[in-house]
Amino acid sequence: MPEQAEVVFYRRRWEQSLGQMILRVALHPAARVFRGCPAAAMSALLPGAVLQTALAHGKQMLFHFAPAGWLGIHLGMSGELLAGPSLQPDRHDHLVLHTPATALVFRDPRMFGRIRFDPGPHPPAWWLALPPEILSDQFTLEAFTAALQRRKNSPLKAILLDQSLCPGIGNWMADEILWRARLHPENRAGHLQPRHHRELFTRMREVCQDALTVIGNDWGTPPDDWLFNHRWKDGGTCPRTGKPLVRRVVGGRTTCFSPTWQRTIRSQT
DNA sequence: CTATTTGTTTATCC
DNA sequence: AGGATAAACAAATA
Repeated sequence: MPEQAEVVFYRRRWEQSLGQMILRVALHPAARVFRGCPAAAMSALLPGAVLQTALAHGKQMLFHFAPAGWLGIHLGMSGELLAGPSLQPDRHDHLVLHTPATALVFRDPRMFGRIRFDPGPHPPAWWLALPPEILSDQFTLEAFTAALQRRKNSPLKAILLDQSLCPGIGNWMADEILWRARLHPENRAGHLQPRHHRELFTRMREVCQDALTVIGNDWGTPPDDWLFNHRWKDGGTCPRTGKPLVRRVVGGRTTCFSPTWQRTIRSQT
C-alpha cells in the first residue's frame, strides 16, 4: 500500500509516543521481514530505551531509540504501523514495542517489508545515503533531466518508480503524475523535450504535495478530479475526457492511463 | 483454481 | 560499467 504520503501517515502514528520508554519487545525473529537484521541484539537493547525521533524519507522510516540505536522500517507492499493501548493482536504482527501506555506494532501479511536495526548513537550509513526527496531543494530540474537523458530508453513509468531517483513514488503516484502531465507512460525518456522535462518535474512535486495534504495527516479520500479514484475501477473513465481508461503493464507494473489525453512524444532531433 | 495486488532485489542479457 | 527487463519473493482477495 504505502507510498510517500502513506508512509508519513504511519510515521505519525508512532511519533505520538515520542519520549516514551520501551518496556518489552515481542517479535517473530524468523519472519522474512527481519532478513539481514540483528533481531536478537535489537530485542536485547531496546528495553529501557526512549523513542527520540521519528523520521520518514521516501518510503523509508527511521526511529531513534536512545541509547539503544536506530530502527529502520520499510513497509513493502502490505505493511502498516499501528499504535494503541489495546490493539487486537494479529498473526502478521512481526514486531511489537510495548511502552507503558501504548503498543507500537509493525504488521505486514505479505512480508515484502523490511526491518533494520543499527545500534549506536549515529544514524546508519544507509539512511544518510538516501537520494534527495522530491519536495526538497536538493531535487533539481537539472539533475532530473540528466537522469532522463541517461536512461533514454526507459519508459517514463519505469523512471518514476525508480527509488534511487524518485524516492517515495509508487504505482498510483506515478500514474497520477503522468496523467496530470499528459504524458503517455510508455514514452521513452530520451524522446522528451525541455518543456516536457519541466512539466514532468512540476507535476511530480505537485502530486507529492497534494498527496501529503490529503493523506499525510488523516488519510482522507482524494477528490474525484484526480485519476486516483478511477484507475482501478473496471469501466473507469478519465475525469478529463470522459473516455475509458486503459490498463496495461508498463515498466513491470500494471499501469492506468487515458489514451487520447496522454500523448506519445515523437522525437524531433 | 486462476489472476490480481500502492514493492524491492536479483539474475540475465545487452 | 551501466542500462533494460523479467522473475522471484508471500499471502490475501476476488
